[in-house]
Amino acid sequence: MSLRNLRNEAILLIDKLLQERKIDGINYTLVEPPSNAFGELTSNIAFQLAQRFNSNPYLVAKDLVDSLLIQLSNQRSRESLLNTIDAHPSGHINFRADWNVYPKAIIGEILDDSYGKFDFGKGKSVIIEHTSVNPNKALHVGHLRNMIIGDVLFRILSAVNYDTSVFYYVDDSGLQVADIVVGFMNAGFPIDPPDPATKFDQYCGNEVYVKINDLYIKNPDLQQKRKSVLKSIEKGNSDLSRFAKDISLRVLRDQLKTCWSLKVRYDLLNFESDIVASKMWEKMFELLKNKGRAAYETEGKNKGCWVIRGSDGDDDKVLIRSDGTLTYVAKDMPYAAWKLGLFSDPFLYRVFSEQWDTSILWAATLDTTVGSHAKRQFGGAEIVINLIDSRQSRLQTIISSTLSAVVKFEKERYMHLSYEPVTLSSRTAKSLGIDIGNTSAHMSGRKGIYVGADQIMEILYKKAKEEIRSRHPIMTDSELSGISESLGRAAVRYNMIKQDLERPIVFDLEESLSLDGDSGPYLQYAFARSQRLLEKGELTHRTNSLANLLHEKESNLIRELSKMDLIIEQCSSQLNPKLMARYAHKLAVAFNLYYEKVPILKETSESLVSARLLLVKAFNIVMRLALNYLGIDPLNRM
RNA sequence: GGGUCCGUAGCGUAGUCAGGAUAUCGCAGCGGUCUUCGGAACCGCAGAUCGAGGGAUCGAAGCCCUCCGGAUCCGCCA
Repeated sequence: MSLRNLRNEAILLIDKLLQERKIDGINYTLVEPPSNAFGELTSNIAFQLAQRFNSNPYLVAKDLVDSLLIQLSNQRSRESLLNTIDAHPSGHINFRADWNVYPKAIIGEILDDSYGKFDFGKGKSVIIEHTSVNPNKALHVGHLRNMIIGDVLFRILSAVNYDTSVFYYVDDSGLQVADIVVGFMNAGFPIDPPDPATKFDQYCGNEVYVKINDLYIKNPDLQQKRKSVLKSIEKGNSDLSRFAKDISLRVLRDQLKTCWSLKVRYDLLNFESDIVASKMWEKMFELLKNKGRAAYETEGKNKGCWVIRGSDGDDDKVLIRSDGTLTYVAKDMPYAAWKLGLFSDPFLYRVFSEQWDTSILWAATLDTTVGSHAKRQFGGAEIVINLIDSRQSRLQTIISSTLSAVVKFEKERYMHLSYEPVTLSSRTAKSLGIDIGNTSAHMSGRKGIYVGADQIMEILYKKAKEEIRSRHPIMTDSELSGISESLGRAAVRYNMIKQDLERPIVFDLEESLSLDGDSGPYLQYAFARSQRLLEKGELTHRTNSLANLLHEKESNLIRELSKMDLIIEQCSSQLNPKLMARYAHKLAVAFNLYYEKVPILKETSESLVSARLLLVKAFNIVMRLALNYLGIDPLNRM
């Protein structure tokens, strides 16, 4: 808050001055300067004015600063954090805090019990749908990116007081599931994995799914089976459809184990079969027909299908196939309408499972005979965020624009949060026995080109374990494995979140093993250091010595600490989880520099020791928050 | 062909929306800190015509235009 307060103070002065001079329409910035030597905040307002009045930026800046300083001295209150304002020869106007009171203001508010409660979301409801892996295979590293972005977003939006629900969409009625069913029913795969230690999701994905796709090529009869299986799955209410549902659920349970092991959680599972059976599509279909959006083709390549007409040059999009089954688009539109609360809720909710954080994972169902239904309603959120990779952008646009053409809602409420997918580096692909030359390869479950999420986590845990053992020869096994899992999780989570969503991640096994540098464990290390200091030192709450924190490394750390509330506001309003990762890293760097250069417990002056410990405590509090938002465990030792 | 996105040191990456002060951080490389609160750290060196060209501007990595290179989508798969 303190940086925000300082900023507001400056804005107040500037706006008042502009008002007095009857200048409007100036869109100035007031931001962190490139170097601390320029103070806490800097503004480009002199450039803007110089442009408008065709004069020299520096002269404008000097003139402005003179007036601002007079105002400041007239208005300075006891709470005032602003010390001085100066005009830099370059034309920038720099604002400096009063460092007699600034450290105490910042650290004091962090140490206060009310710190860390943000309200930018103001109870607005938001649905985040992520992961949603087809229930016929285990998760691979590509899915990790989706899941972790989604989870960090959930943590941040919840922290700023959005009313969040996390959805996992289970496509249990698609072709992929039919493939597995054909594998079991018609191609002779045993239902249980030959090796009982194999996870069922991995067995289905690595064995059955990959091999059945080969068999289709050799055996056209199987293709026919596949079609008829899909049809009866979609029709429902048969032994075959129940068998398919059982298989999906069994895979899903194993997928969830992977998600939970990374400390990702969900609120609700939605099954496509239930969405189809809910008759919401029939309602949507009527709307589409009434508004002239759906058309029946009597000739051409889509003969016998219902389609949406493509707009400006795009091809038509099939809604209902010639065999009467629904495509993804057709299934997704009524579902979207339900999420937005545009359709009444056809579902009941049953307890599916308890999760690692003791929260309940619910499942939507149409079955009225199952007990323990939820009182709460899902669906009908003010904002719906669908986390899907960028390759689906076009399709998502078709869905949302068609939907908005037939039912009325504000388009911004339904968004596709897009990110670039994860590919495999050629080196890693080669290590899997796939030669793709010097480029990177897209992962494909069907072709068997992927690195499994469970496998990569195992390798990381093992690597972390070795590291820890070399540092702490004496440690109990349970502590050792607990910490190594925390480290592995931190490494993966940080890696998946730290760069821009619009940049693809080329996954390389070797590189992902690094626990140094700009990494999750680096953040944990800084936190653990602060934790050790607080354990050894004696924390007093004598805040009056805080004004002595004038070492350069101290003021830098204090500056970083003051930014949290502006950062989390930006993260949540822009749906940009990367910013939190960047901030956490900057914070850790500032602390490590402080730790290296300034003696804390070794300091001889008692009042300085307590002031420095308070600063360490403040860092500890802010860093713990940041780590929690990122889903990284704050470790006491590592 | 059309749509979307990306080109920043050997590699990866921040900054681009809201133009302004020495272009961020990491990996790899070289050298150092090691009787010092935990070396998963810290310090130093070296490494970038910000894809190319043009334009508007006092000022461009950022804005506009053209081009080049790459990714991806344009299924009765989801």
